[in-house]
Amino acid sequence: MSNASVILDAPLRCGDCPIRHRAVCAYCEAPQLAALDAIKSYRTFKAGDTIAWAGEPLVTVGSVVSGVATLSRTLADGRRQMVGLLLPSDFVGRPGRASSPYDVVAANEVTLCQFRRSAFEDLTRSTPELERRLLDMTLDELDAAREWMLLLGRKTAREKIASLLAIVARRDAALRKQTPKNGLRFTLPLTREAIADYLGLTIETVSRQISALKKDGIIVLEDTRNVRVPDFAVLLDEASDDSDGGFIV
Amino acid sequence: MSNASVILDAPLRCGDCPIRHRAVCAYCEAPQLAALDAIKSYRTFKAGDTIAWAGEPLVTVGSVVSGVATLSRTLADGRRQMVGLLLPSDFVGRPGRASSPYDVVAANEVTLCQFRRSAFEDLTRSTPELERRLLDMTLDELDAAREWMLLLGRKTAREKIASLLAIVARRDAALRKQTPKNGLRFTLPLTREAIADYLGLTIETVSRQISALKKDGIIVLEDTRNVRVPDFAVLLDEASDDSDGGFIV
DNA sequence: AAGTCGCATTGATCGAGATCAAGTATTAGG
DNA sequence: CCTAATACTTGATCTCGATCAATGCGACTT
Repeated sequence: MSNASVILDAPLRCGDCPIRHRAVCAYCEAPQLAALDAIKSYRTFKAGDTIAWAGEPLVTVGSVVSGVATLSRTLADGRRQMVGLLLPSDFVGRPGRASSPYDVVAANEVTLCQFRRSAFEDLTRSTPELERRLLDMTLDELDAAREWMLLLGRKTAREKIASLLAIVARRDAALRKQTPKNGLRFTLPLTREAIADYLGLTIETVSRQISALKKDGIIVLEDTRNVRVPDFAVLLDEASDDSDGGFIV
Repeated sequence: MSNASVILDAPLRCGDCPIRHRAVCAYCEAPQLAALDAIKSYRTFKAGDTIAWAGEPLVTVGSVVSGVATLSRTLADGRRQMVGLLLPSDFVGRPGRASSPYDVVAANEVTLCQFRRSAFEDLTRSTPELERRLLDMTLDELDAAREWMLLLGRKTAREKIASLLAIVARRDAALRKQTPKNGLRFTLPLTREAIADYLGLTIETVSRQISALKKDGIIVLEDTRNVRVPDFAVLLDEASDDSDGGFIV
């Protein structure tokens, strides 16, 4: 729970940045990149560090360069729900809002490309490319949040686990440009507790359902964090993911 | 399930529009309003009409002028989850996307102020006011969706019902500029089935929990759709809504 | 007035997932 | 190497909400 962080010794040039084409700066050209470059700084958080506390003032915004962070809300009695996963290129913080409504916690070691909020807001006002990219990213996040509402409201525990595994598998495959076909293998970036908080379950149920999927041969566990999926289509089937949004009457 | 609709006989001038200051056009001035005026048209849907089918091409976008519409997704076996409620001033359709991932259904009689999607997209590209407003509205929707994720994942049936009633009560009070204090009264714009789909419950559980809140004196039912809340603070308490996002360690 | 349709309530029972409670790795630290 | 801590798994039991099944009730139709 400590809040230690370090400033990177060797900051990246935007041109070399791994998230250059997917982050908030994706639509920017050289002149706008230079403006961003002038106000950016890098910061690294260790696994478990809190990047922002719900309700506390938020002076910086920025992009996740590497690592995974979680967004969550907690009720007064301690019940917790994760409401978002921040992956490389995702944006942290809301322009125009002084505080985060969520706890933002590093699940991994996380590196951010940060800006002072006020400076960033000034820049967006004169940079439509930033605003447009932010709009597109926010619309995508909204779709993801609504997809998750379907999962939370209507899916069974087994379907929830299968859905999460499918999402992580797909993203992982996309990162390394494999096709999500036979013999997929990936590492879960989340503890059982984080998975439970994401899926609206308890850790015991998470553990049991993972064991059940293993027993049924849908997944193979190399260890608790490393998963192999012999047949991705079978996993998708377990998730009841009709991602085409179709609906037969 | 019919898709009947009528074009309004007497279209509004934007200056007289009830949602002028909260809709996508809120940040526009006279010249941009004129441009919108040139491509807009009004259309009315009856209660139960489908405004857009999930997966089908979506040629128009627009604002809800009056009435209430629901956004929902359905799994292959019929399980349904509402993922959003569209109220007056809310925007229907996503610029830059050819089809809606959700079913959009009129809960009430709904009047839309519509634009052909292509014409609207052309206009946004030259009108930063539109884009900025759309971004702010989308960020608000994202916050609402995440609030709902907390409800779906972690709240009890009773808390879910109380939360919904509190939200509807608050919005209703805001519309008529009452303070949400003692003696609040409002009309539910949703059937029990729609409430169930919104909260991730069955209609029976919805009915039972509403009856329980009534028996406990938290609400008074004038009829199935009209609710009176003697003490709003008590209702909020039942909802476990610590809307300040605080969290005590 | 009787019948019917859609919507809502209420009761009885069941079951998925929560809760309570051990027990088992794996890793870190002395 | 032993101890402690953390993360995970597994088992027994309970409970909340789902499911199955009637019943109520107002609005239309005939």
